[in-house]
This record gives sequence, C-alpha cells and structure tokens, in this order.
Amino acid sequence: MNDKLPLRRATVHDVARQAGVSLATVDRVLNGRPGVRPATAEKVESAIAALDFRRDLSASLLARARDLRVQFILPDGRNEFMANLADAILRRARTGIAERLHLDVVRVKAMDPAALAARLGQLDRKSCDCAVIVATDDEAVRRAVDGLARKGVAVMTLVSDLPNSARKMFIGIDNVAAGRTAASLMGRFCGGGKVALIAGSLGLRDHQDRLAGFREVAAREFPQLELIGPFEAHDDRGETESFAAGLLRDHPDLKGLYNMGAGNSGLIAALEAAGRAGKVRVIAHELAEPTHAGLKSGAIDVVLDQNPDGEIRAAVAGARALALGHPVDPHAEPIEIGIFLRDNLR
Amino acid sequence: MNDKLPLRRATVHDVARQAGVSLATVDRVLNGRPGVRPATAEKVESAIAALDFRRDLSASLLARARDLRVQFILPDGRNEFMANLADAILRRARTGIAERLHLDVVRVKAMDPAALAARLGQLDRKSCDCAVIVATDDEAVRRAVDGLARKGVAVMTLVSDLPNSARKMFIGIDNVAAGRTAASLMGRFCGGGKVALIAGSLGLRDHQDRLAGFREVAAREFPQLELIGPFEAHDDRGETESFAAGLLRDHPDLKGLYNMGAGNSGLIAALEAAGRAGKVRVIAHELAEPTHAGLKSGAIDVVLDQNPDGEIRAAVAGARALALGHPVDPHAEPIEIGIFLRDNLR
DNA sequence: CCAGCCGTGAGGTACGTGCCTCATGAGCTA
DNA sequence: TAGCTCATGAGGCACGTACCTCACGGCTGG
Repeated sequence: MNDKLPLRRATVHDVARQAGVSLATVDRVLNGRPGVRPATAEKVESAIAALDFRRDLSASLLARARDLRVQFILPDGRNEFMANLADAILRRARTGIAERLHLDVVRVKAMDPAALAARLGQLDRKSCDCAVIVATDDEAVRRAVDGLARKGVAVMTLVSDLPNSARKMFIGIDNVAAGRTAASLMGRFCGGGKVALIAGSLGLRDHQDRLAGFREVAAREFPQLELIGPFEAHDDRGETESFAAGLLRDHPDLKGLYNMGAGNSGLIAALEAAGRAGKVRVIAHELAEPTHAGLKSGAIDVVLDQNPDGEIRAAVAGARALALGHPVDPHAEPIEIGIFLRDNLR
Repeated sequence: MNDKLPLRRATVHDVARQAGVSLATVDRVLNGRPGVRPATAEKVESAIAALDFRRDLSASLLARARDLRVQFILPDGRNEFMANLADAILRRARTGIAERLHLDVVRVKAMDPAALAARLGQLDRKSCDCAVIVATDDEAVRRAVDGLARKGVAVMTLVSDLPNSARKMFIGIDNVAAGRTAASLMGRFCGGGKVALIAGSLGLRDHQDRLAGFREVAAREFPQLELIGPFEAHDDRGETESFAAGLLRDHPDLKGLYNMGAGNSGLIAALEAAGRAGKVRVIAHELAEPTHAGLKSGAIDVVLDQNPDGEIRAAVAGARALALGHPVDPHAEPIEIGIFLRDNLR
C-alpha cells in the first residue's frame, strides 16, 4: 500500500502540495509564464529540488499535442557525405514520427552564405522549434542566426561550427584530432618519404583544422616525412582527379596522400590510371560510396569518418533538450571519429 | 481548417473508423488480446497499413502508467570494461527516468554460469520487462533464458552472444572484424617478425572470434608475420603481467603483441619493466583507464573499443522495441568498432 | 473610495492510449 | 429452444502535463 509511494516519481501535484501553492502556480513556474512573485517561485523551485521532480516527457509531449519540429539545412551539390547526412535524417524521421518528432531537410546552394542566410530568414517559431545548419563562416549567416534566436528558434550547427553567434550547440567531430590521427597512421605506414596534402578549400574551418592537426603530429613524431602541399581541389571530383594525376606524374616517389576534402572518386581514378593504386598510402575522409569502394579495392588505406547517424542522433537529442528548455552545453556531444580499414567496413 | 487534417497523425480512432470496427476491437488487435476473429483482425491490420498508423509512444507510455523496467546483469570482478559498462547504464538511467525508463544493474560472479542462471531465475514479468545479460555460453544459462522468455520476459545479450537460445537480440561488435582489423594494422606497423597473441580465455566466444579474424587476415595478407600463441591469461592483471614478462624475456626479437582480453595494466607493467614499452607494437581491446594511459604513454599503439554508451543506447532502444511488441531483428544494431590511437583519444 | 491590476487558487478540458466493465447479438450444442 | 460461448460494441476512467477561464482578495493610485 504505502510501499508504492517511495517508488513513485514526483508529479506536479506533489510539487504543488510540497510548496503549499496551487497546481496553476506550479505550472506557471514550470513553463515560464508570468504572474508569479519571485518569493513564490522560489518556494516552487525548492519543492522541485526537494522532490527531485522531473517533468514527464511522455505526458508533456502528449499534452502539447504538437510535434517537435526540427528543420535541417544542408548544402546541395554532389557531395556524397551531405547526401548520406540527408538520408540519415530521413531514416530518423521515420522512427521519430512515433515520438512526436517532425524532421525536415532542405538543401541550399553550397558555399553560398547569402542563400543560407535567406533560408534562415524564412523560418519562424510557428513552423520550427530548432534549426540545424551546416554553417558557412560568414557575417550574413551569423546575423541570420542571431535574428532567429531572437524570434525564439534555437539554432544548432552541424559538422561545421559558427562560433561567436547565437547558435546554442555544435555537433561534429574534433577535426584537429582527425588530422593528428591521419598523420599518426600515415607516419607509421610510410616510415618516411613524400606525402601530399589535398584540401577542399582552406577557407573551410574543418579542413583548416585537419591540416593543423596533421602538421602538428608530422612535425613532432615523423620528421622524416616530407610534406607536399596543401593544395586545394574544391571538393570536386574532376578537379581532384586532374590534380592528383599531375601529382603522381611529378612525384614518382610519392609515398602517401592525405585528402582532407571530398572528390575521392576522382582521386581513385587518378591512382588507378597511373597504376599506383595500392602502392601509395591513401587516407581520406567520410565513408561514402567512393571511399567504401576504395577501401575494398585497396586504393584507399584508411577512411576517417563522422558517422551521419550518430550526428543526427546527437542533433535530435540536443534539439529536444533545447525545445524543452533544458540547459545545454554547446559542445556536450563529442562525436567519435570513426576509423575504417578494409577490415572493419560496416 | 481542413488543412490540418492531412498533417495529423492517424490515431486509434481513425483506425477504428477506417476499419469499420469499434475502438475496443482495434485495441484488442494492437495489444494482442484475444477475442478477435481473424477476418476482423485483418480488416484492422489493413486500416493500420492504409493510414500508416503508428502507436503514439508518449501516450502509450503514459497510459500504462508504468516504467519500462530493464534489468542488466553483468559479471563482477576488476574488469574495467564491465565497470565502464555499469557506469554507462547508471548515466543512462538518470536521463531515462524522464522517459519512464527504469534501468537497474546487478553483478554476478564472472565466468560462473550457475550464478548467472540463478539470477535469471529470480526475475519475473512483474519486476522486469527485459533482461540484458553478458552471456556465458552454457547450457544452464540457455535454459534459464528460455524459461524467462516463457514467463514473458524478453532477454537480450550484450557484448557476448548466446545463439540457439530464446534471446531476442544481441548487441555488440563484430569480433571477427575486430580481429581482422587488428591484424591489418599490426601487419602494416610491423612489416614482419614475431607477433604474440594473448586471449582471456578461448572458452569465450568473443575472444575466439577475434582470434579467428586475426589469423585470417594475417595468413592472407601478412604471411611474413610469425604468430606466437594464442595464450590464455584469464583477463587477469597479475597473470597477464607475469606471462608477458616471460614472453618478452624469451623473445628479444618480439615485434608485436595483440591482447584480445583484459588485464592490460599488467601488460603495460611488463613492457615497462623490460624496457620495451614503445618498442613492441601493441594492440589491445577496450578503452578504459589502463589502455587510455597506455596510449598516452606510447606503450600501446592501438585500442579497439566497443563504446559502452553506444551499446547501452542500442540496448535500451531494443528493450523498448521489444516491450512495445515491435518486430526486432536480432542483429539490427551493429555497434561500430572504435579504433583509438593516441591522437584521437576522447 | 473605487477602479484597476496583480498574484493566486479552483477547476476544467484535452492529448492518445491502455485497460476495464457491461451489454448485445450471433452461432453453437444438447 | 434454453443455455452457452464468443466476437464485438459502447463507454468510461486513468496516466501527467499543458493551457484555459473565472473568481477572489490585496494592493495601489488618483
């Protein structure tokens, strides 16, 4: 009989009783509605603390009778990683529907800050609780993010961050660590010799970070490596292919190649055309169709990956926390760097 | 006005109307209660399909007014990985309380099938919706699992599976792939030479699998490696230390060492005592305190890891699916093999 | 002194599902 | 044909929270 009481979770009713106020007042405090004297609010807060009350998520979502709406904004283009990210979102959306979670994806022109800012401007509180963007580091985007925050829409950055803005959270890997890891593996695989570095664009924060990490470890632990580059191939298949072809021609003794950006299918094509696939140690990023094939064939040795499903999971968890008004650490969800060889392909 | 209708999710009421039956009948079908003619059930099923109805999780949990109770049973002892797993469960339990999720952990004597079976026998429907166990491959355990299933308690295996039992699901990494990965890295790091293999026990399925994977790739891709062992050190720190010490003494030319089991602090101690830390390539399993330290100091080169938080997340998701009667693929949640070097330590 | 505002209490409905009881009618058996 | 079982309908309460209206008393300013 009374043995069930200690097992029961505290409810708003318990809080009201404990605080000596009415249910309505507890409700006002809990949901930040006006009309409560600070002293009264204080009583409620301490009752909440004393009872260890936590709002019941199920009931809460049910009572609002409204989905949590999360709007993802990704760059468009032929970038396989972004396509995988979009797929992961759609997958999550299917199971999310049972948890009152409505996920939506739009693509905007890649590397076009104005397009991203404009799309952000169209969002509002009614249609969207949280926007998740792959940020371009730009003033217009920063202003759009801050504007949205003022309108009450939480903004989260994904993959690429936007510091000094009103974004509530960043989800992504530590790209400096990824660069360090690449250097560490490359150093042990090659021993010494020439290693070429290719980036998408040095204007992208994540590529910059990878480069910095690689250089740091290469200099400290593998001084016998001779670094060539970095070069920019703009995440483009064709450009990467022709560039890599030239590199292989000019350096018959090339031992290793680290591609920090996309365009890996071009890279593989160049290696195969030169008959050097499997002879040059290659480290690339993002496990997508081309890199998967490259690992299998032996043209690529290692792929460093940020798991799209994991990132989406973290983003959704963050969005939910933000929407429910929980306090959130901007970098609370460290995404693990996936390392793939031919032998642990998923 | 009517623009909201297409946006609304279907409810049981909609299903009832569409199927031309009452709410009660829909409820009977949904919850597998008796008293529905097959033909009628069929009508309900097709209405569900037509409307794409999914039971609202929030409402469902709320209505049961009852937590989902998940009982974890882990081996006891000084195994750091199991301790980390227990910590991960407690962490998850704290946030789970808001989602009507009650997680509990008990430890039973390690490598003692009878103890595990006995503990399983104490569970029942009332106190537990789902049991999650690190299985020992044994007949008594298998019988206990099957008995529990008959009592209506779902059983899930974690880390180490129990095939040919009534367990509904297995959560863990692909240990054969882990072994292959270890061999692939070891081969590239060493080039050739003597590599020693240490397991906890060859009676453990996961260690067996790792061994098989390692041998497969070593034989195929790195025939110049000379494999020594496998030896059994029973996941014990002291035993591993003395054994490794002997190994290092007997083989001054030892190039690599793959420890498939626990006891890594002993391994590191032996390496340091012999002055060979950093000179022998070492690959170990599970990122815990000793292996973390080993990576940092350079005594260990690579740690293959199964992320405890990820495994618990998958286990909880699976438990929820099982409890709600969703169909579940026994191996639906592939856990990624984490690969850690000094450079991407979390 | 009264109008007006503010803080608060009281009580209700709704969200979608789970689970219960009771009634009804159809089909079966003896 | 009485009595039975079984499939189904009808309806209601509960879960814990969100959000609404209305009322009441105290306080303030003019």
